[in-house]
Amino acid sequence: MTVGFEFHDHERCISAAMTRAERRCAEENLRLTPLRRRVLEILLSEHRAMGAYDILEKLRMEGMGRQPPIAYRALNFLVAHGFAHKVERLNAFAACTLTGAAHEPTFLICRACGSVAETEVKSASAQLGETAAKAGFSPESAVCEIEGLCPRCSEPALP
Amino acid sequence: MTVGFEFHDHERCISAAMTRAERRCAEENLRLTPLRRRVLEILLSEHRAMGAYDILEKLRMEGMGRQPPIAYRALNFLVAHGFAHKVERLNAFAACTLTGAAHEPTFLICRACGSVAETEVKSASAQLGETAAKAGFSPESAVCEIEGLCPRCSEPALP
DNA sequence: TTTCGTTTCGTTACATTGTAACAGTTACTG
DNA sequence: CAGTAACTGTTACAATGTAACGAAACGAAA
Repeated sequence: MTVGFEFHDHERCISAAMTRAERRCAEENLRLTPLRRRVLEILLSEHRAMGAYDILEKLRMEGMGRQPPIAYRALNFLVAHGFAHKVERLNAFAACTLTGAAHEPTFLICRACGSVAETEVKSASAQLGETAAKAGFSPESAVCEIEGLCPRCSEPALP
Repeated sequence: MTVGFEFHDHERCISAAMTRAERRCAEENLRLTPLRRRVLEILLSEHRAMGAYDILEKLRMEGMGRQPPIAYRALNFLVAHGFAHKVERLNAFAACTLTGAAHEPTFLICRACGSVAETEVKSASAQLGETAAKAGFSPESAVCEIEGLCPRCSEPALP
């Protein structure tokens, strides 16, 4: 299991993220219902980008919903409040692994193994914002996704 | 009609882009078939991001193809060779408006009027590449899309 | 120029992703 | 505890994208 392509204590990472989510929901009066909470847990535990229908399949197995809107609505809530992100390139969703509130993440997507790492490149975001402003454009949200090979997959194949 | 949100001579911009495409296809032994040429012309003439099915509808009216793969194959060719780009956020395609060969464009997408401007922010791309490299990641392609309000739409509404 | 291999086109059929609309249920609020 | 807003559940469907296969067009070599 990797985040940022590094090993980590996954159980701890899940519970920390859930705690952060709970606290922020309490602070901002957001309702982290059982369904939404469960979808976030699923995303965190898989720790990769998952399609809405992958999520839905998990929910089905647990008897928590059978129809697409169930999954999409929970995902939309999580994305709207920054607990998860949509990876446009994959039409998939990933739990947010950075602690801050609103941010503009950059995703590193491995085309070989499908792993996804979330990073933040503030200097690049700043450059982009500046360029947009120069064109008279008022930016509201940005998507930045890089596809390539993760460290593990770009190693030469073992003989 | 806008590119980079500025007025321009559209006829000329189309023919210039077609000439560039023709020349590069000749140089690189690519086959700009009537179908592919027509799809590029359609993208250029509309000068906005168009869905594959929008393209297909145009082709149908001209008797050039009725089934989705017709449009998708032509679009894939154009994207693969840099004559067009896919705008992931919109699941749509836009003709390339920059002259260079391979590049990593940034799109400015107006959420109000749907217009799309292509820019290149080399410093930001460099930052992103550097960050990826630091993580041991080998980047191959990048998507960068900013959603917001274009100059026209961010003006206060007229009374 | 005929043949052979490759690329492109055309079609069928289907897979995947995403939503509108409405009814029922739950949770907060006065 | 009544009223309201938010959330859940369902039906039905819309939009986007692709696998697979045969036919046609093209390009190179004999």
